[in-house]
Amino acid sequence: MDNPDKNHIGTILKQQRISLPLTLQELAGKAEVSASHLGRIERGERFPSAHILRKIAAPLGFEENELFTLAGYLSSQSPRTAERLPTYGSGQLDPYVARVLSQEPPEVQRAVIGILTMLRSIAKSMDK
Amino acid sequence: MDNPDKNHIGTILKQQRISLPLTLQELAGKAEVSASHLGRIERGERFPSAHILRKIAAPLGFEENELFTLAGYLSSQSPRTAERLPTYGSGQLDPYVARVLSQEPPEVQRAVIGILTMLRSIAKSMDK
DNA sequence: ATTGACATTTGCCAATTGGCTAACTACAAT
DNA sequence: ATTGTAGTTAGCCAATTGGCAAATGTCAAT
Repeated sequence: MDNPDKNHIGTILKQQRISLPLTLQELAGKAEVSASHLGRIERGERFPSAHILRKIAAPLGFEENELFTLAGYLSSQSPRTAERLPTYGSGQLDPYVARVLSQEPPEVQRAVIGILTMLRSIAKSMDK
Repeated sequence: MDNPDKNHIGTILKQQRISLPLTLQELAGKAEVSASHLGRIERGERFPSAHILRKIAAPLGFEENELFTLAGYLSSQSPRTAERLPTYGSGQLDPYVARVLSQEPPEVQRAVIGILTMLRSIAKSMDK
């Protein structure tokens, strides 16, 4: 209702926090940022300043660079690192996605693709 | 008087601007940031947000990374992202999975992770 | 059902950011 | 000297951030 746009950095932060797993309070403790603020960030009611972003990077296991990029504060690739990203087909693989998926066993990775394929065919049939 | 501490990012920004040389107004035009704000930043009365910092990087000939570091938003050297690609954490990303996913738009890639997260939490709750 | 212990969300508010506009400050050229 | 003009600074203010404390939600154990 309040926040139709699910495409904020908070979504990623929350997924990462849950997967660790950490509570908001624990993260708040480690990062030295108030839990209430973190909560609002996760649900997109606030947007973390660079200062806050930096504080939470390590506790969440992100590199500062990576997090700044995900938050849209740094453009996706600084020239130096640009060429290292593999380009399969036409698009690029989101580094965060790669990172999360690679922590899953191969069969889960494949299963994910299976689900994606199913969703595509469902979407296609609804289209008609 | 107001600002005894000369050790702010503004000092660097001003030196760079002068050396180009650019006026505040010209920089304001290129960066799409108000000249008054830029002026205050240069004399340390305001501190640029990540958003503003990003806008002025190119016009001043800085790399975004560099500027964020100078401003103290990024620690001096984040370990290079090179070489981290093949192994995130302990696992590897299946090349086929990478290829399929990378052809999807970023929001779909993210959605996939969202689904994975949900499945994990479902699995966990069934576990108990 | 109730209690207790955590976890999350909300209400409130001080502090900061950043834009707009109106002063001020050079410094030329008449 | 005076006017013009480009550049910088200051006053004001709406919007945003982020902390604290209180309210609310969650859930296991009685």
